[in-house]
Amino acid sequence: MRIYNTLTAKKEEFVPVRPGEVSMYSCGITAYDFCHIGHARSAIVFDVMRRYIRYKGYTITYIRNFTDIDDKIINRGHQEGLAWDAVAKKYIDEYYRDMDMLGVGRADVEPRATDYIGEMIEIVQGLIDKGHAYVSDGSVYFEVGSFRGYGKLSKRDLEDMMAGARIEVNERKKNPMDFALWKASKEGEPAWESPWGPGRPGWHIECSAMSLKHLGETFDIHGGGADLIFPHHENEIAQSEAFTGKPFVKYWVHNGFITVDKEKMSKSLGNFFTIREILHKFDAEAVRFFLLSTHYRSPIEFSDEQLKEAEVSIDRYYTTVLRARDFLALDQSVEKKSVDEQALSDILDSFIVRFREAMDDDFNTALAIGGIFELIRILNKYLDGKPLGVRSAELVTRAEALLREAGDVLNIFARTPEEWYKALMAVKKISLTEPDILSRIEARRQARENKEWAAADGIRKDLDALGIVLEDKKDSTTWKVKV
RNA sequence: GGCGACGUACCCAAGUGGCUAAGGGGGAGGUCUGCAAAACCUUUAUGCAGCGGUUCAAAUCCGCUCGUCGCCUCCA
Repeated sequence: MRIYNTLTAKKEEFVPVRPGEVSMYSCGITAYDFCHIGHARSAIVFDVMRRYIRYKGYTITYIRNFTDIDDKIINRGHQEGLAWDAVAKKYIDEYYRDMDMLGVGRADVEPRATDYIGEMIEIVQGLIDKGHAYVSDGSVYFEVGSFRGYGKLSKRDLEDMMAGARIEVNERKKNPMDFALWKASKEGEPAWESPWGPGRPGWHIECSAMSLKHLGETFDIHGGGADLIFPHHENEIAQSEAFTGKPFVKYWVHNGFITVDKEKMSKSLGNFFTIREILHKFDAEAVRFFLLSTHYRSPIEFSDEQLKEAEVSIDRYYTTVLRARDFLALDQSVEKKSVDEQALSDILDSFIVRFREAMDDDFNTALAIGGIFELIRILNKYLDGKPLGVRSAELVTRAEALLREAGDVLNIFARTPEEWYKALMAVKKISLTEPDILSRIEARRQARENKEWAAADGIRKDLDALGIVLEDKKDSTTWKVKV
């Protein structure tokens, strides 16, 4: 397995610190608002990495934190008239609601910053003792110049950064690039006791403290959105390595941004869409599929058209599953070979190998999905040949199992076609109920029996206008939601 | 200003030295069907922003140009 490492700017062979065991940490959210689709991308990307690593046979410990104390949370509390901890609790609950919908699993440990104040104080004190941090006015700052590797992740050097004019002046700091490990609290702000007086932790220190506690001094994978590379992850490296004297992380992975009109989706630009509002228009599986249909490091342009295409793709998948299921329900006592048997048999033999090759190559989900649809096409072609018999049932069963295996890793395609259509009816707000549809199908059946084609076609047209398409089969008519 | 990424068909998107440049969507034509839908077939990039170079061989490596975007400030 090869992983692109931001630290070395190369794809590297993945070798965990401890053989067979993987430790992974990804930066979660600051709980002060509803999550947007960018948060979803990050969460889904790391969810898939975790699933695939597990699928490969490693045991994995996955940590994803919540930042539950921070300026933004405090401010939000003032706006909403809530205590800071009530704000954090509220948005953590909302986070879970969104992530559950998107099929993002819980991490093995989901630590909250405020549960680790003691550990953070210990590290901050250690950094002071080692001469990497200093106290100033009740706050503690990390002295960036004392850590020789500063800038190695984001590929910049201190000199250049200091030349930049966009750094705020703060008399408490020795150097404008120094960052807060511990912030003295102002009157009325949440505060914890510390050797330097009442205060609260800086943002970066929590990840160092929580990963150290749960994963040890050096662990395998640390990830987050690309916007965390600087300063957040750069600062984490400085703190952690200055404190332990050991390498902090082996592989740094960062997901790309979501763009809107080619511009990065961000809070400050206001061009973001919350997960919630998207799920109002599209099924969660379509959202997940959309986010996995592009490689995780590439930017991905968000639009309704893209989501719609994802929906169409998923529909194609479930339509094929339904077709395979209908086929397997047939009486297979007569043997009839499909002309395309060899093609199907061949792709079944190579499918999982190619799926794993794609995923092994820096989690190339886009390529993996391409392989899935290649199999879908060949399976459909095979079924077009109207085969019959034990041998063909075996092939189709195997195809289904392979598709399910790949889908499980990505956590897509896990539903039945019926569940999919039901979900589509809900999200497309189709006013008809299933009995309505079935009674119209029955009316049409009678019309067709009497060769009243105009009446029959009228019923089909009406249903189509309401978002339902009919499919006439040998001796029945089925319906599905139009995508 | 410093650092970096990207530019593949009508759209989305894999591919980073060597078989006919994956896959999806859309368009056109066809098979099937009472008509449809679905599915399948053919077709839609002798070419991968442009120009040079390296090589027996380049979308893939190097250089330049143009364009787009990101980080350098909270940000997934």
